[in-house]
Amino acid sequence: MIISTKGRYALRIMAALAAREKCASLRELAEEQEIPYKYAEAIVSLLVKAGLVESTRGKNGGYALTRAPECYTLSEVLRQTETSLAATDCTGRKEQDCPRAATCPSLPVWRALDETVDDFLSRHTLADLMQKP
Amino acid sequence: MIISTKGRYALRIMAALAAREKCASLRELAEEQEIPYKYAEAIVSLLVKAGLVESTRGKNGGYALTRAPECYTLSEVLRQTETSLAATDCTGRKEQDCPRAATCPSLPVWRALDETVDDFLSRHTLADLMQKP
DNA sequence: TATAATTCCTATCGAATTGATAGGAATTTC
DNA sequence: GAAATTCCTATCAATTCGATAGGAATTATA
Repeated sequence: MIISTKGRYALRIMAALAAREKCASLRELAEEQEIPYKYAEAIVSLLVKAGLVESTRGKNGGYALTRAPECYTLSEVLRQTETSLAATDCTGRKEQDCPRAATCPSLPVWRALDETVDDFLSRHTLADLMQKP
Repeated sequence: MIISTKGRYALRIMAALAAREKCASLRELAEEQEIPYKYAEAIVSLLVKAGLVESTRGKNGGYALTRAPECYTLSEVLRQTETSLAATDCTGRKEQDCPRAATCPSLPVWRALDETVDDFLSRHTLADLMQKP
């Protein structure tokens, strides 16, 4: 599996944010999306650190998107939540580790697969995950 | 990660088989490919059960491919080793579990991603993973 | 017929990752 | 000052994955 529950939660939270006008508290969002509140906290914190979402602290605070939904690619959101989007360890976390890399005949194939996936995720945006009217 | 070490081992074993004329013992293959012998056993057993590889028991026994390398798609080999080739749980193991499925705006996107990946894996074969002369 | 080489079968293990939980500090509005 | 909220750190339980172990069944050959 490439895309974890965490990543899909992140996208759902962002899509829910997009559907609102003002900033929304995580309490509401988590409830609406049926995502465990404390888990949602951990996820949103990643998005804030990455600048994908902005936060307002204190009472009446909450979160809001910083751009229009169609300006977030799935790729850039998921890069924040997934340990690796690579299809194999060979092109992901353990990329450096493999002594075969220089001559491995499979490696170019896995790189091509990664590129195929990343193309897909770069061509789709948050807007594609929103409820159509 | 979509493709596990187990899957890549399977492909390497099959590619090594393809590079030989007669049937080869797993002892040799595992050593050549630097794959733990006992793990290789478990993997080859899956391939035999699926009819991708044929085995000869007893002394001088071993394994051999049943087709030419270009006639094995990566997709059909990996289906034997991977729990799921789906990019998300939503379209994989837990496909049945999600009560949102009927109206989920994300689901079609994940299905399209799965199709993109499967297209890729169906267009590439064992021959693409072999050392070019 | 004994032996060696091999495939086949079942069971288990340790490490890593993931999804989730808990408690409380810091901040802001009213 | 109270309430609502974001922020921070630590921990946990289940699952999966890569790997290991022991031995039974089968076959060629000396």
